[in-house]
Amino acid sequence: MGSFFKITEGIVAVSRSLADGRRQIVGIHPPGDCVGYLEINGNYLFQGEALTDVGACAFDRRKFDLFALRNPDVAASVSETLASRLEKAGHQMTVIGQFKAIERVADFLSKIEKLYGARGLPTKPLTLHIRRGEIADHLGLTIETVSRCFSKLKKRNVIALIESDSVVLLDPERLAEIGQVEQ
Amino acid sequence: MGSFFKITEGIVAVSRSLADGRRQIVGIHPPGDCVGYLEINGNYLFQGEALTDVGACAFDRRKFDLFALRNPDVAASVSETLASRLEKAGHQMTVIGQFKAIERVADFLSKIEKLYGARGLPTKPLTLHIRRGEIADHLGLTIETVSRCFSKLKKRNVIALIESDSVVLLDPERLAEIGQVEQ
DNA sequence: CGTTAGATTGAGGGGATTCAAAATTGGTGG
DNA sequence: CCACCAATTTTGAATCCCCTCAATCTAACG
Repeated sequence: MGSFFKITEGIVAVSRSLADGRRQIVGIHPPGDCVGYLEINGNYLFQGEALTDVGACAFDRRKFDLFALRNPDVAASVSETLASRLEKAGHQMTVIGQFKAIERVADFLSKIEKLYGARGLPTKPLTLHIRRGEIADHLGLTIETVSRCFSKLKKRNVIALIESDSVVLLDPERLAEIGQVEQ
Repeated sequence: MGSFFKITEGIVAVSRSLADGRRQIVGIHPPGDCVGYLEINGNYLFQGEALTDVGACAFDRRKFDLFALRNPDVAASVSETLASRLEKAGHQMTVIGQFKAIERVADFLSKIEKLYGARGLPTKPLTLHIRRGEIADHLGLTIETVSRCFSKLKKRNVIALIESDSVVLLDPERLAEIGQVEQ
């Protein structure tokens, strides 16, 4: 408590769970991202789960905030990061609220490739580091529906499955089209 | 362009539209909130729509950012606001991704009452200032489904409809229960 | 009083879920 | 290397919830 973390290794899912077990994964974070920043007097507002082995650098929140007060450029950078997260959140809301199942899965794959690619993680093949159940909870679907969508995309030769966790995007443009991702 | 706005009067919906007409309303903002803050070199990332007549105070983004660089407390306040928005976005994502239709509508009504109440807008009765279609686009449902949920809640004596735009929350606790809202 | 926009209600269909079973994968030890 | 087991994924069938299409109703306005 009282700390936030910059991920140095591995993938982290940030989520929110309901009393009855349903959960929503609101963010997936590769190395470079910070998590655990949102808290109210020591209570984190979301859960974090390590999807792989994770290495992270802990920062004391209070000290960091004091530091930011004296370093305007740091404060500006925090705002920028938060703003960028907020934009992504708005997009994800649109995906969950308006997209059909296959559109959501296509969007997810496109975005994961972009995300991992930007951090230098391998994308050919693309190792997801996230299981069907977690993809489902991220997209507001069920495991079975996600699996069926993978099968459909495979049958259409848009993707190929190496292992269940490892995908090759055979036709990224088609995928982006299905996922309505603007380039 | 180049400005953001603090709402002084009326209600604003912030949304994102797809090529085929589908849209997601990602935020509803009463007086006191700022909108139009998220932009990238002059292009707003979301649309804003006035749901009522709106009065607002425009701030030049560049000047404001410079001002914030010299006033750490202002910068901190911006971060706080963004963080709070991000939290709300995470909640809304959970609502859209995991809740059933009636749970979404109940959650919406609970939240709107809280939101308007906090800004001194009348809540007895509660004037929504937002039509069925907009509620639908906010919750990832259709007009008809939203209307049916209103009817169900009315039949269960949880709410009463004065006009289509004006509601009385007869049993707020029950409503919060259905909407799974934590107090 | 007719018109129009928005809301409600009904009937039918479809996409995602649920429940269940089979197949695949991954890990462990012989 | 393979057999065996648990965990995960895939696939199938049936159900359900929400959507779509359509008609009706209501309220506001000229």
